[in-house]
Amino acid sequence: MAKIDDVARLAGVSKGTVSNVFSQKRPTSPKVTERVLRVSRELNYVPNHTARSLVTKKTMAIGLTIPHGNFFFSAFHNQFINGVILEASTYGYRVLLDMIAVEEVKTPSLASYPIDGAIVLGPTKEDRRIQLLHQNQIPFVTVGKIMNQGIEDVSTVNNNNDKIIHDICNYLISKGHRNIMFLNAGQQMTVSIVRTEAFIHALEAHQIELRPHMIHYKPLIYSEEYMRYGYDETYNTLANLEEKVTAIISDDDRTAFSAMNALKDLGYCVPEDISLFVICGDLSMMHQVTPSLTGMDLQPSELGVQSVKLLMHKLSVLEGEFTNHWIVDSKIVERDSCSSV
Amino acid sequence: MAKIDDVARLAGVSKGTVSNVFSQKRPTSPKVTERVLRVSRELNYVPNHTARSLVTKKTMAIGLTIPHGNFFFSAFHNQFINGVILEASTYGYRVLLDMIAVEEVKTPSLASYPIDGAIVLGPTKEDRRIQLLHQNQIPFVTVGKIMNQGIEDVSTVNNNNDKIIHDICNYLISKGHRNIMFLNAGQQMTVSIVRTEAFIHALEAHQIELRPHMIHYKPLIYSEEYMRYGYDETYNTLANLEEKVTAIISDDDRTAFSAMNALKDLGYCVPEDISLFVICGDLSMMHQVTPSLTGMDLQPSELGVQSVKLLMHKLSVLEGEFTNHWIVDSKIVERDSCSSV
DNA sequence: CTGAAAGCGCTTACAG
DNA sequence: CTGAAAGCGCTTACAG
Repeated sequence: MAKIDDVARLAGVSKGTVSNVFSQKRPTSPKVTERVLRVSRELNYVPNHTARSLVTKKTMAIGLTIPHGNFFFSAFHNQFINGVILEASTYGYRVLLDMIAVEEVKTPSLASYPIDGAIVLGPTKEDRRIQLLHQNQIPFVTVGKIMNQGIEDVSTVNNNNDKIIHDICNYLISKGHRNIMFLNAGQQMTVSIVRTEAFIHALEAHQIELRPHMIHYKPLIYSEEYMRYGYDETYNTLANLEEKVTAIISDDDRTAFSAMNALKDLGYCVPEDISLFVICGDLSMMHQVTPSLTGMDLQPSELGVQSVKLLMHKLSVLEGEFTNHWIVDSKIVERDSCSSV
Repeated sequence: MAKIDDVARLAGVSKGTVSNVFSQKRPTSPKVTERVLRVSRELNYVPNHTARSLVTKKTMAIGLTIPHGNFFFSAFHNQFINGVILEASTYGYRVLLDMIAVEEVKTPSLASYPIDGAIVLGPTKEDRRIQLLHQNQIPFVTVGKIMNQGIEDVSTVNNNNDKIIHDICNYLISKGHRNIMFLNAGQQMTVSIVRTEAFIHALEAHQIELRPHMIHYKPLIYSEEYMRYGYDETYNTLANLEEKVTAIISDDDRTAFSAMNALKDLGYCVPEDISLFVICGDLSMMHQVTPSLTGMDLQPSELGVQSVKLLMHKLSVLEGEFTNHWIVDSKIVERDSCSSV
């Protein structure tokens, strides 16, 4: 590979000038620019990214840290990542996919992360990734609330999960449902904790007693059990319960499908016998299935975009005012899976 | 951030020695090792990845190039990426998500890609990404066959798409189907071209005439139209056709759902009136829906793993023999969506 | 097993 | 607008 010296020599200019032609940080005369560019093309020269990084102290990459061991992309993640990549490329940034274990203590990494900042997906209570990032002084934003981290003023982008659960519960309760089963996300995730609290409050507000069968949590690790979560929890609790559950709130579309399968085996029809509400799923796919599924539009792509924007502010790539906590709007999308009792 | 000089000075050793205790490329005495490690911990020192890269000429990252503009992860991609990340981390490699436009000519990138090698997903005919990679002398492997590139001896990992289509056709034809509609992937993708050829051969082998309504291609760009592909093609062709299509082969699960929705609107039941076969979908989800969907197990995660292994061979991080063309096995998973006519 | 020194390929004050 | 030189923070022959 040709290097800057080769180009400089052949174009009869200094390295600094070649550098300027490519970085455009200082003006270069048209003649020189043209000559440098021509020589570069002949030599197939492109500035070495690593050498540049070493002096600018910027890698032009952001890390997307995904929970290790629980790595499974849902439609939500897809769209989120889509937003992240598109927005990041706007600023010339690339995206490094990173799995850092949420809990287990491994040997410290043998070198620094070659990233300028990070986006943390699905934070958990006492999330180790956040400690690591903080300790290595890497600017980051979390997608979701953080808890028990002992770190001040963490930047977050999030949906209003409290409001989301209230909206869903009010929606279902207004349809006459009082025995609602909630298939929540993983217990250690902060989003689950927020949702559970909101769920309990919503029930209280309508004088509905909270019962043990009402709240369930997704297994932590991606596994056979994880895939069967919706089926198993639905089948086991409905089959062994005296009273009749009339509505299910499902964390995602996969869980919903899985739950529907259990309902079928139990002889229940959706929405005639039981209503089903999906919090975070692929709206397009939910529209296509029968019955089409009522759910929440969380705007995952927008979450991705805003995460990048906020991170860019922290990296001073983006100038101007910004808020450390950005909320992305959400709204109910009514389809055919919820009915009145 | 502490640098190697700080550690060297405080530990009373040379920079080279500090370097050795971290890289472990040359032995260091226990006492020195311990002292260096202790000082490093005190100073919170970690070797600078970029500086190391500059001299070793390795970024320890591989690029995963995803078609730009058509970026939409399916379950297949999810599992593929999962395999890639897991396997790459085995060798200390990270994964950089990269979108390079397949066709449009953009201004050349302002710096080299900070990757040691690349994996190209979903190659198209005359794929620009492959030209770019080749031109920049970045080792790469494609997942899928390449065509019209004028490049010798490209490494590929792939399913045997020819065999897959033959297996599917034989399966359906053995059940008495003779009017089969094929909802293929995007027309410019090499996989689609291979599939179409195999489809035509399979029909010929059974003296079935190929008709215009039989083969359809997914829109190139992720769009509203893209999401409606399965519905629109199914609805429009079945509604306007005299003869009766009795089986549909669908590229992926999303398309299948979408097609089923059209079938419902047309008053057809699966599999009573029409059979449905999914080539590449989320087997677990396909198992959960009603009717459960018959399809192919393409082992996407294994494709990811093998792509990385092959790339590692090309980068000489993996020693020993290897073949430039690796085929991952596939097999039919029978469920409830195909019946005999 | 350890050290001194050169060098990886750029960018960036500084000077003109 | 351009150049000469120092320096980014490591690794790696070379020498001992």
